[in-house]
Amino acid sequence: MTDIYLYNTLSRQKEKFAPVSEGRVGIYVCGPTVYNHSHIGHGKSYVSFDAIIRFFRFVGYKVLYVQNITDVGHLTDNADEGDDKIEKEAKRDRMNPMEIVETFMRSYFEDMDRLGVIRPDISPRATGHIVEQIELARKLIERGYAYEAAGNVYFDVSKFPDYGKLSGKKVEDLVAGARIDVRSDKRNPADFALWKKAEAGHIMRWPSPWGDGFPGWHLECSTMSMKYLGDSFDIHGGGLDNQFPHHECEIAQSEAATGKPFVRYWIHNNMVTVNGTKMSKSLGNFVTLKDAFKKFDPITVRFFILQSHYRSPLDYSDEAVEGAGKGLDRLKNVIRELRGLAGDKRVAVDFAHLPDEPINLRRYYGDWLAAMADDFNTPGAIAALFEMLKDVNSAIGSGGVLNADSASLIYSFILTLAGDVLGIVRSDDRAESGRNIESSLINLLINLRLDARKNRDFKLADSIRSELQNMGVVLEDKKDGTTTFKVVR
RNA sequence: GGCGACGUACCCAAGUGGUAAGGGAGAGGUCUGCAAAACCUUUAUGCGGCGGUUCGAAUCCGCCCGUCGCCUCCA
Repeated sequence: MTDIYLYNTLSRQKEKFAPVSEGRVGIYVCGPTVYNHSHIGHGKSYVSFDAIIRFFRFVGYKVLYVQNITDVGHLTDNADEGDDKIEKEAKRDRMNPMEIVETFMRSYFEDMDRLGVIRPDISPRATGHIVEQIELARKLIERGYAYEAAGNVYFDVSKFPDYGKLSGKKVEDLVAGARIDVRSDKRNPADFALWKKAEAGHIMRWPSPWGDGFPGWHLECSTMSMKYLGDSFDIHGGGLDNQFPHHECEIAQSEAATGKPFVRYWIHNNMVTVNGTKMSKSLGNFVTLKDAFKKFDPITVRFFILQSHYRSPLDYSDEAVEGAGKGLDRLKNVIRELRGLAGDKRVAVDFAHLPDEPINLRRYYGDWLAAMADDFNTPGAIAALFEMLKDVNSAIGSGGVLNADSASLIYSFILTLAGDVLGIVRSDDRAESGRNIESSLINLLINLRLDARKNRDFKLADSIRSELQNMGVVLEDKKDGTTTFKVVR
């Protein structure tokens, strides 16, 4: 199997991937808190992990992908005070918190589907795992890592010397910071909540050994990841902003409870800025995916995201996405040409035995694979595909070099690497070549225009062309005298 | 204040010691009735600045400048 190297936040260097269990990958990625529509930052995160997971599957791993839905327990201000975000929305809209959760969870999946993100194998919800979370908190108290105080349960950071190993932070530095709640019933200011007592009026609450309450902010991910992937698993991913405190706390809770290493590889994707500044509601530059989809094809947004590396920050701007879209059009054009030459026939591609004639697929695949296997370098992989496009276009342009079999192989090659793995083209897109009535009508107009051109009635011919263009149908006259069309947005 | 990341052409963006991928935009050309698409040529002696290590640095080290993130929920 291809060796994969990935950057492990824990060691701050690239490491060769070695799974816990031969041939299998267990991966957990922190999912969204569903109290609002997803934004472009969620898009980057989940598209990046989607490409990573598709690549693992492509090289032959059996992947189990778990991504939670946080539907409880986030507070607006800090660890111990403030409102639950979901409840805040619910109160404002006079809805049950679960209605808010349901609404935005559906919205999230809808956006992800449009981005071509393959759904996780398991999407566990925090509210569905309250019993397990209470159990984990209880176990931590038993083992001396946590304590109860007035209906709250806190993790005692001083009992876990490794606290800080992921983020590089020292407890002393944290304590030295100004933002500590002196009146708290914590033993140490750096301790974090495993379970919070529900005050009167708090809607989302569950009975526990410590009275009515709700789970702390980090507990769900430890609980659910270990439940479905085991006490020690391969990869845990998430946004860079979650590195501290969230992931740090997960490690502490999990390793204290089991006595085993929690996660082998931590992967963190970088953040999105908009026109150079951080997205925030107060700045008014918050771009939701639904906003972006009004301007751009979702797959173009996906392509834009994958054109930069997951560990690089991504600056979102209309200009940049437009530029990406034009590049993507080139790829789509080639696929359309090949589909025609191949008679729409997709064949199985043997990546171990690729030809170097008439197109050097072996070389381009080598470049593509090397890029992807080197910490999932999607920009490099895309560059390899674009270098190939030049070759393919030259071959098509020179006429007759590509026979149907070659075209079919190249067509299938591109659909696999660009479609199945990167997801930047739709592998099953038949919209333009179908036998539907629109196609028939367009072909009728094309024939009328060909007649007009034969009669040198260019005024009529150009009129047909421009009218069709206004409807989003672009005509292309071929050297052999035929005319093809493509549908653009 | 503490911790960390980044700064590559007009824009986006790969590249972690061997002499600057790829995409967009621009310029010239081929093809075309004209377009569109495509192809060819072209656009960074230089990778924020200044030093240093080295035969050799965008790549390593130091300092400075700038941007961003985390240290409070956040992908």
